Amino acid sequence: MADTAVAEGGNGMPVPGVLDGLLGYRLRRAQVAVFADFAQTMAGYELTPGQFGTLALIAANPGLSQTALGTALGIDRSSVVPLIDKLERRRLVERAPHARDRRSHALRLTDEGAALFETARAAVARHEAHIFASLAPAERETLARLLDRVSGV
Amino acid sequence: MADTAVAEGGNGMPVPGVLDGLLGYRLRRAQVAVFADFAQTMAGYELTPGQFGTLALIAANPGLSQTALGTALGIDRSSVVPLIDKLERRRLVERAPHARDRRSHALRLTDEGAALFETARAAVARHEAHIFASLAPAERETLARLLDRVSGV
DNA sequence: CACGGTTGTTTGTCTATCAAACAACAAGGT
DNA sequence: ACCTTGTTGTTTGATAGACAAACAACCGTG
Repeated sequence: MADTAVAEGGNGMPVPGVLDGLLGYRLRRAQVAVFADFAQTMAGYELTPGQFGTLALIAANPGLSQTALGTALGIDRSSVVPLIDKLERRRLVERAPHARDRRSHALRLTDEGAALFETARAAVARHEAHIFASLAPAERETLARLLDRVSGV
Repeated sequence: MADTAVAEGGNGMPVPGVLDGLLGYRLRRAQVAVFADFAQTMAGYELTPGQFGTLALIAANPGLSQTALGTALGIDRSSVVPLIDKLERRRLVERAPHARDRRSHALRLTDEGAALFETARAAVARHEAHIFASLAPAERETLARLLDRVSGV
């Protein structure tokens, strides 16, 4: 009588239940899968996903402040401090003095940081191609548009 | 010359840069938006998203073990202990003795736990309808299918 | 210049996670 | 029966990431 469909001991893989009917759950599952692969790709460059995002944001907005960075990343500005500390210790980012505001720091990539970001960016491109390989170009476009509408963009 | 496109101080909203070209980034952004709304909905029932997922999993698989639950949730089995502790303290879940294995616990919802899960489940349904309101039924179906293919399901 | 608001920072706290070790128990082989 | 190996739940310690509150230095406005 080991056939009551599912669960009774701890053997047969559990059934997701109500969860699989939720679009939000499937969204999360996909995001977790992509994120795990992304994190592994970044690990090859000694970068966390958050650190890569930080480099990308600074690269696109040289001279931005720590507060602006925190806002863009969706984290508190007090959390930005140890984040930049680590990158600065590795000579990837520098806290340059701001021209007309002696309180804030103008964040910039060092040459070394820009170089690492460039190679990491190329690796991310390969990662994207790999993880979304099962989707045709038109499907990726459809997915992107639907996701943006969910985000309220 | 305050027109070099963007960023130079800390004012004008930073541009996402390389990130917005990444499908994985847009996936993450959508997931964060949905998750935040979901968490807020659950807060009304004194439940975290993880606790709701736990209740859903136990409801669909009564009698499953803590190890099986942890595997299904994607967390270590040592992390399951404090999770169940809290729910058991609130009389929502019980650690029943397993029939033929005195090591493992058979997790079950109490009547109170089943009742709370049912009302929370209804709230989640309303949450889903609200957060995906901008998508037509056919679009939701398309999104779900694309997400599942990304997950490798 | 005085005042309120902002910036980076420090400190403390909280939550969530894993890893390693452990006793109790299960299962199989001999 | 015994021994070995693996599993289950648990405890403990460590780590990472985040927030909140407070602080000195500084900006901008009145």
